[in-house]
Amino acid sequence: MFTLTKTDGSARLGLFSTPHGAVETPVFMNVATQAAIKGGLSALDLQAVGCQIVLCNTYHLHLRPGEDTVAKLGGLHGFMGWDRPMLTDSGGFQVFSLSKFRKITEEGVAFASHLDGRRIFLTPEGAAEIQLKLGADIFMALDECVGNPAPYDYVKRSAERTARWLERTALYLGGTRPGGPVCFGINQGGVYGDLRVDNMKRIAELNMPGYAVGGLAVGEEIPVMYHVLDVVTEHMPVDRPRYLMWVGTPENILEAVARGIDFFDCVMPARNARHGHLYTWRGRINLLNERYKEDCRPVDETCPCPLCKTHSRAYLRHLFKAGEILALRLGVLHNLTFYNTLMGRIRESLENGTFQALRTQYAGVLDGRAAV
RNA sequence: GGCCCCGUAGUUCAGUUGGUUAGAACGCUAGCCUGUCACGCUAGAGGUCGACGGUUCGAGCCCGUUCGGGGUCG
Repeated sequence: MFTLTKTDGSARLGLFSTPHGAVETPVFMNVATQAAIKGGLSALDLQAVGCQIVLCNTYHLHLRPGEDTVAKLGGLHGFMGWDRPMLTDSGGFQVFSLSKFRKITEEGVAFASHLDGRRIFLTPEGAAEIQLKLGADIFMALDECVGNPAPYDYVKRSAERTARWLERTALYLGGTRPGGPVCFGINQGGVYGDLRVDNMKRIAELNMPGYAVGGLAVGEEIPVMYHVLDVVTEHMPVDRPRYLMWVGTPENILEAVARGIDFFDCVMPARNARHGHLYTWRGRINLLNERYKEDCRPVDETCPCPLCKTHSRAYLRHLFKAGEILALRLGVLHNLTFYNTLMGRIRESLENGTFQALRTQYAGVLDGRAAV
């Protein structure tokens, strides 16, 4: 299922097979929360931006249109017209971030829909069942994501409960069927190294097909996040893919790859694009800035996306200022192309043994502001 | 020509019985965004309140003159 083809220090080059084809890792999963890429991209556009795998959100799709409807319409693949790999997250985070009312018990979590207040009770078994109906290739176990900072005692109890939830999920699934969808477990433990390690050791025994590191990029300082990764990856099974949830910036990704992470997802490239921030190989630019008003250059000279091939910074800025929806679409096409290209360059460098050089070359560059 | 209304930030407007550094929205200029986001978040710049004169301790608010816009009656 997961084949490690090469390593460079802790960094890994691999191939992960799913029912809808293989994914070359390290990989960035393009986020389609409600079975659509925000900014006006359809599944047809995803191939153009170099997307290998799409991520959809269980919480949102459970509330609307509902997993039974999606299942009738061919699962998420048939529904949204995407025939390549697909991951769904369990929606645990949304339960905690979106719902006004929620109550966590050992059994599961009760919460009120942010759409209409409808009361819903989600259990680990139920979350798995919903995702199986949605038809994902990879789905995530229900977990509790605790924002940072959080007290040690609470994080400890929460992480232990999340581990018990994963044990129930594994029991419910009763083992993995060859060629079928797989479930990843999620490591929690906040910023506390000992909790992370205890939790990782415990869930590693469940022999899940993959493991995610959750509960990072939720308020802690970036060096703290890197430290947690250093500590926890030591105890992650070498032969299973590792997924760092919700991360991150281009430099976060380079640093996490260096620490042995294989899967990423983040709303940042699309959200930044919608807000006028575009990535270039020299750093970010804010197209809304007046300095770009008459800038006839492409956003990035080397970028193969439709925006850079055809239009100027000045034109895109105009589209943003004028409130044209095309601005969002072109911006998102660019930023996702940038992210997927970045992952391709990372894989290429791992293949060639030049990853550390790539990492050094872009340290302090990609997350910063471009000089022009 | 008589009478009436209006003239406050780039724009549309609010400014209570005249009382501390004249407000809002949008726009503008910047910053932010790590599974609630195009229709978000934060901050900033911007006004000699049409002009001149007067009353008053104090005027965007009251009075006079004047300029500009509009209405109405001759």
